[in-house]
Amino acid sequence: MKVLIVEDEPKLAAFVKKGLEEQSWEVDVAFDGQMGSSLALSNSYDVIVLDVNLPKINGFELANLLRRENLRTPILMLTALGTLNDKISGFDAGADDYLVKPFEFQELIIRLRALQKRNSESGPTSNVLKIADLELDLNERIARRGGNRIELTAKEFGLLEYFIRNKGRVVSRVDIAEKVWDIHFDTGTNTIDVYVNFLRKKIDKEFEHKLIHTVVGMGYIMKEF
Amino acid sequence: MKVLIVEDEPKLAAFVKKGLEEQSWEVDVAFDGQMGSSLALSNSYDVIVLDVNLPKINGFELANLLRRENLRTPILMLTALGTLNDKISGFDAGADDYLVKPFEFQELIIRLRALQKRNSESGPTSNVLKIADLELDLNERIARRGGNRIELTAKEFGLLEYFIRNKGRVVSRVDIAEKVWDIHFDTGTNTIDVYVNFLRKKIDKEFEHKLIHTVVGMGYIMKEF
DNA sequence: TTTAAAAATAAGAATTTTTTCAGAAAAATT
DNA sequence: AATTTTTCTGAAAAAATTCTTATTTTTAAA
Repeated sequence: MKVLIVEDEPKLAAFVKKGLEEQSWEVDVAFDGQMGSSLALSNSYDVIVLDVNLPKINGFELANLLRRENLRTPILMLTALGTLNDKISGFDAGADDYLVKPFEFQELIIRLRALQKRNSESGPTSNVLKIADLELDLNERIARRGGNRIELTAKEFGLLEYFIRNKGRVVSRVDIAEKVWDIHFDTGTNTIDVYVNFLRKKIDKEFEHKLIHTVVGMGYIMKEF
Repeated sequence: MKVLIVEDEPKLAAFVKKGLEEQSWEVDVAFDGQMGSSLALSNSYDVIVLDVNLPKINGFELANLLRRENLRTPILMLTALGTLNDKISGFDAGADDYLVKPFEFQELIIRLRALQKRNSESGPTSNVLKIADLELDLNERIARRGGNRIELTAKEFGLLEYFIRNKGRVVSRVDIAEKVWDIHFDTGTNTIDVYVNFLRKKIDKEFEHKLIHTVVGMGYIMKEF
């Protein structure tokens, strides 16, 4: 579990850092918004703790900025004010939770755990895409199903990634051609079908619950049942 | 936005219900865990508000039960106690947020909005056409009626989509031929009639209230009664 | 009530779509 | 440069859908 704390008050920062490290979490501290922003964007944290009152860029602005940069990491805002307006601004800015200072350390931990847990369940922060018992590890570039490691070629991987990211939705062959092969015209060949077949052999064949389903006349869909 | 409140104290339940309805949210109230569980599992709510102290099944148990049933709807726990232990149990049981009684109504709204927003971000946005208890899911490319999943071929799907989009209006065979088949002349066959028949077998046959009605000499109309 | 037109249904032929296979071409690795 | 791996192609087999035709049933008007 990796946490970024953006907090200008050194004492508080140090206190929180120490406390979290005792939980054996990895902790980075940024002392202003600038530093916070660059750390947040260049590392992959599980959670970001963000003080509202910061020099230069304030917490709301920073949260906003990070969301505009498409960062999905959950953000917990620390606010000394605790008025409803602040809470609303916080959520609007893209925060996922907030905590009013002064707070009990235990409560911080609980809320961080909750954020992290919620995010890891179906989060784009995580580098593992999931559907049912199938995992696609974007770091290792490997698939796993039911404990088996499944190696995929580049094209197979790309196709599976596209399927999982669009699970529950029928994707047409044209969609696939454009998004996976980057081909924007009809080749007249059945390459896609052949690759679907390759994938099925690897991830579905020996399992009871198939994940890739054909929808005749429309395309394919990845779904649990 | 559809909310389920599980709360045994009638005054509080009524107060919250009224407040949320003023935000034009749909609100159901369950007065005990049993009722809460059956409502939660048979409807699809955006958020569930769950009191910890309930008769029969308590809030923690209920949250646990719902998660074991694979329900992913975000849960906000209401606790009168406010001790850290309760909060921890709440999160462990599968709650996504909690609020200590007594609370400001505005704060409840903020937290519910945040939960709902977060939930709707992940996964493809639902894309569903409806008439009466019939749903046509444009993502999954499947129809549902009264809990049954109904698979359709491409042509059947296209025809049903056209019917639903034009519900309450008589559509002629010429309209259908042009819009669904893209045929602009008379083929002399009764293909459309045959397909209407296919559709009826799948979506109307076993249900009391028929949705596809023949208007002799004119065409067909899809309507509730 | 009869009758002609309109619509619904059943069966199966025709067509389209999808899967699978074997192998060629291209790319990457040794 | 040779070998292995990956990507792609075309063709045949299998599966599913689409469409036609013929027949039965229903509707509405005479």
